[in-house]
Amino acid sequence: MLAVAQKLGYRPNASARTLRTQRSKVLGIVLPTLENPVFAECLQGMAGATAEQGYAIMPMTTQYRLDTEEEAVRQLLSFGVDGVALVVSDAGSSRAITLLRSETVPYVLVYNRHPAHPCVSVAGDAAMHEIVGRLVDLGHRRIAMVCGRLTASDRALQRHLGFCEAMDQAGLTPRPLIEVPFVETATQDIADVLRTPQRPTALVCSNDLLALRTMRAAHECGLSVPQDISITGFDGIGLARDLTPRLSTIAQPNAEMGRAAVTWLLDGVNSRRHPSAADSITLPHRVRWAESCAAAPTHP
Amino acid sequence: MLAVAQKLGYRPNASARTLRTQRSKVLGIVLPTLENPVFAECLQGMAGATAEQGYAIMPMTTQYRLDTEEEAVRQLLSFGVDGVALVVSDAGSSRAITLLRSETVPYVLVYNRHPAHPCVSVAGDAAMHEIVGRLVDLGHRRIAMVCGRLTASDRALQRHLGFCEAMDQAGLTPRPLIEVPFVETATQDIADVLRTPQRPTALVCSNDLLALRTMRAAHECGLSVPQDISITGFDGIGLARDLTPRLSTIAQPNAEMGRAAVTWLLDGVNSRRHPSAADSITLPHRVRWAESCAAAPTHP
DNA sequence: TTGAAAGCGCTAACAC
DNA sequence: GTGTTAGCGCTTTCAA
Repeated sequence: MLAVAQKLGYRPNASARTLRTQRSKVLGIVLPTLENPVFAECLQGMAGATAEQGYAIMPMTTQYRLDTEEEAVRQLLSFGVDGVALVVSDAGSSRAITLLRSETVPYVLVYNRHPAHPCVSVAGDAAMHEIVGRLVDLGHRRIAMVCGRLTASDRALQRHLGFCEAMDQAGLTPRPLIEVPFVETATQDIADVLRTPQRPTALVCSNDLLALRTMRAAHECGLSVPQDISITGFDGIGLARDLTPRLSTIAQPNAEMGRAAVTWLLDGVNSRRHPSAADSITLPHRVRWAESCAAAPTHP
Repeated sequence: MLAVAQKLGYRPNASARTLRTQRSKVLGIVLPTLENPVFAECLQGMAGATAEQGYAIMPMTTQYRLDTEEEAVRQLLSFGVDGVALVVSDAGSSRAITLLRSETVPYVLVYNRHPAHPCVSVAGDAAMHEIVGRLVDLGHRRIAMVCGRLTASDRALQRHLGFCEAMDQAGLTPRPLIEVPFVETATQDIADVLRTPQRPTALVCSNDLLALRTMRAAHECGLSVPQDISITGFDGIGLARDLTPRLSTIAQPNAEMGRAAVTWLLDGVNSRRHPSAADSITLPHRVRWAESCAAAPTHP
């Protein structure tokens, strides 16, 4: 009989099953953008892990816009997803999360870190300490940080905080933050700083894409990386390894983070015990030290 | 009454509606991987276009594996998607497509080009002619192509064909193809060629990721780009613009291609007239000429 | 204009 | 075991 069904090409109807069981076997995913490989890699990990368990994913992108975050969650809810994994701009104030909680749909945050929510993340501040420490060991004293708009992301904020702490601990004064519009290709703001007489000898960037652009800016100012200036990134996107010079960065296990998030979520769905803040997961990061950093120039 | 429903937080149940209307408002997407930004950018375009129309997407990745392509389609079918946009390895022999046709689910291929299927793509062969032509104009004679495994993708094959034709037309003999394992970080095969006495003065790569790795290989051989060797890519991933040196490449409108594919698909779903091969769309590409290319060295 | 009823295809419960 | 049935929440049709 089973064989007959097979032969006739019978395929159970998912919506009927969903209607009956109240389980859609779909997870909603909310991400800022797929244009940053860090999120694409993460989504790839999620796709792999869910497929293994017969689940599908439904991704929505927000362009870092708060209203879009909420709208995305609303949409996912209306599609009846069994759970949601999200990367939000600011976990503390996210209306998207509020919505999720009010509907008692299980959710997990990824990359965000917040004591009140279940999160899968890395210790961004500790990572910053490590990378700044290395630069200091190499003789760098004038170190500045390059950031996207801080208000756009609690991750950037946390990384900046870690940077300031680390500088403080090393007895150094952090240079003024170089804030770059997130989406644009402009290198002007960075170049301006690099043309000052007491320019930094090292630039710590809040993500790899920004680091790439910073390397570009250095080049346009006639500076060589790493001879004249050291540059570091954050995220560990795959591409960074193939760059010339190879980018020093904090490598996060992006695909793993995605896997961990959906696995946790699925456990929650199956056991009917929603992921809780107390069980938040911190995955190990790795300082991937590479060619974009060297000892501070002796005659700056 | 509507207001009351609103106030009570009423949210129509998607699976009940789907069951009744036989319309899920979900499109399936099949992609090789999200690790290559070209597909991530495309998916981003798809996400945007579908969201605007109240549709959701369900992506599956195949890692370029044929059996996974078929399995992905099978899964999507069982989830009851209204249509499928796919990037397959080889449109001519894809069992995934056969499956789709047998179920009469509307589908559109993206990046693939094949006379028997509805496709959204760019003219890869013509693009190759243009880029080779430019190199020849700059005095390059010894030009070789770097490719992923040809068998893995009809796109690579087509690009290679275009390369050979263009070389032929210029009265030049194509150098032996440099075939690189697609996923690995190895630069050895490329470096080997670059260390031969009559090394190529230009390397044409079948995609941007490979071009990045090729730049790396050149660097490791002590060659400067573009002074000693010119390098071109294909795809136009966003990152290429921020590289140093900026990568010359064939820029495809990746997000646009995604948008066009799902828009076409949705038109098909709504009008009940499936996208047909005869209406295939060729989007314009652009040769993005940049710093990674220069005149052939006079004393090679 | 408003209301009632049938049925989409499945699963779970219960009867045989 | 094997068969029957109710009902998940919606849309559509037909009746009042």
